[in-house]
Amino acid sequence: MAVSKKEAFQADEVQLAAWAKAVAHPARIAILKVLAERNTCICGEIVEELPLAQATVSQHLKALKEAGFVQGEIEGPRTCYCLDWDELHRYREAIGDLFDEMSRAAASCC
Amino acid sequence: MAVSKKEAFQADEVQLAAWAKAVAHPARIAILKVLAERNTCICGEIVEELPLAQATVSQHLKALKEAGFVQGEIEGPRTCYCLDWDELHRYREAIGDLFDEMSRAAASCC
DNA sequence: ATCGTTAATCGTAGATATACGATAAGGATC
DNA sequence: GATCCTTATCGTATATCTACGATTAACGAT
Repeated sequence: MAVSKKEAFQADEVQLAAWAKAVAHPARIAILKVLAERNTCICGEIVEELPLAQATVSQHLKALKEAGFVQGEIEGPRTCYCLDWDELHRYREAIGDLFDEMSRAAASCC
Repeated sequence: MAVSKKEAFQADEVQLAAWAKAVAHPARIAILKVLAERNTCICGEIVEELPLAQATVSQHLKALKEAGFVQGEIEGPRTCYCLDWDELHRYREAIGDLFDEMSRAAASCC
């Protein structure tokens, strides 16, 4: 069936991979930074900061929302985007756990 | 030209995105764990641990090598794979820096 | 030299990702 | 209601990713 065997892996590995994928593009990292800096998290302002078209930024925002890193609330004609720090911290923790697990095993190879 | 505007972003963002992309698949996370656990880092053993064909595992290993997380040394007929802890630590540090930078800005949004 | 083992690469198919212009949808303003 | 502003979505083109079987390359052993 060619693509996607994710169901064959552990749930926490799939989750960590999904989070990692969300930050696996410089534009999305840049968006996270902008959202952290600004207290007015309006989409249009993000578009201004990035060298991308509005449609593309909207797509990246959708990806970040699906990963859980960002929440968007409609606010009149615009949409206010916020970081979801809970999810971000869960991601950070998961990364930390992975590194800890790997360090603990820590075979001296070759 | 449709795709890839990475040159328009900061170098550190591109680097972090590349690292994140390397762990943005559960198979590659699983491979990293196997490499950490085993002191005999033979490709064949990784294939046995994963629900994937040999060719696919080899492809994932290549991706991890390109990200710098893994080194492979030919050892007779087989290839010995090792984690590159220096690179892994650089990645961890970069993730930490991103979170720190974001926390420092920490606007209370909405 | 031949054979067997191991791993990389090729070729391929289908799925996703990336980027954009164009369009639609929603609310604000007149 | 007509209009403007903002953002989501559609349609589309290209690129990359994922997976596998088949083949090749490299080495050891016979």
